[in-house]
Amino acid sequence: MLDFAILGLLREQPRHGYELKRALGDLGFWQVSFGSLYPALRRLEKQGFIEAAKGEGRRKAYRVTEPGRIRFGEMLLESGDDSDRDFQLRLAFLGYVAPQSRLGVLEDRRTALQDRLHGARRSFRGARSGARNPDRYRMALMERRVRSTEADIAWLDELIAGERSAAAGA
Amino acid sequence: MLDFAILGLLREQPRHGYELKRALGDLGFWQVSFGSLYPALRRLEKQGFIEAAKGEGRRKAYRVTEPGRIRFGEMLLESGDDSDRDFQLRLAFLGYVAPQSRLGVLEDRRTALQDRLHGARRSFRGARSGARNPDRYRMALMERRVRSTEADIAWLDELIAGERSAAAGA
DNA sequence: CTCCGATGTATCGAATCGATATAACTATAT
DNA sequence: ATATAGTTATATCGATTCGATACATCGGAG
Repeated sequence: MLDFAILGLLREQPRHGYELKRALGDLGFWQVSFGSLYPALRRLEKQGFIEAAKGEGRRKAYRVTEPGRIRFGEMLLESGDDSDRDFQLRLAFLGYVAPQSRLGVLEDRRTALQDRLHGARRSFRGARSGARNPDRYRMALMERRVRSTEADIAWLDELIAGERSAAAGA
Repeated sequence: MLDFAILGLLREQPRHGYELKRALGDLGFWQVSFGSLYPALRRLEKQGFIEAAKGEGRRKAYRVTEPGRIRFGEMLLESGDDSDRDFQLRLAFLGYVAPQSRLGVLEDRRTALQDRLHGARRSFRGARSGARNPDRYRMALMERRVRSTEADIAWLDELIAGERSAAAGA
């Protein structure tokens, strides 16, 4: 997934390593480490998906190659798992997905969140009434999970609504 | 942190590997893999913090040793970073923290979340009005971050209020 | 009776993390 | 002028964690 993120960010503009780390961190949900980033850059370079040109000073400016662009396009369409980070990353690059496919991505995510919500509610209720008596803090964790999933679905529904009206308006 | 989680769960009752994975997953925020769990068990056993007794069938029932209990107590007090997962894990075992120290843990977390909220709001507003024009999806991600942090603080505040009244009532 | 999913332990390679090293540049304070 | 400290920048190391996979047993459904 880091490879995907790097290709996506470099697609927008050439960047050097340090700048990539900042850009990725600025997305808000992944503080990637240098120990991941630099090996990933070398990996991608060896595969021919990116290439380095020396920038000013010590900087190494990387840019995507044509095979890299193609690879990015493929990864964009691969069925995503339901990891939060993966979805957010995919969303960050949803602008590169064909407009008619975007709604599907969002709706798949909604289904996954709905499932999660059911599971969270079930364990919350089960803990409340069951034979086991979890302490206050475990209960709070379960409640947090229910609430944050609900909030996430609400946020996603707004995004879906916006997507629908964008599709209708276009 | 996995070591901490294992010691905490084994403190409650002896469990075998598969059961530990389930119990950890049931906490709701960490689906640990066997590739992490079994090496961790061997690590802890070698350090003398846990010991295995053969349970029924193939099962290996692990239980905490006295050094393990002490180690767990130490880890409980170590200053936590601001990782979400670390906090939730700490919260799951907050019942083992001395009652007069619990409020401090929660308030430290609140400070960290408040900082995060400021950062999230700053980048949200900056992106809205700045020279850069991020696409709809990036904006949505930033808004999500703001909202979920707000919701998390609200949830935490309820927990803190409950903690205060518990302290007063006792 | 057989197939299938859950239980259970285990390992492998790869990805990622967190800490650290190094060094130059920049601003601030003394 | 010159320490001091923080940011920029690339890089590597060991340890942790992940995801996939292997293998075997057990219980229930068809």
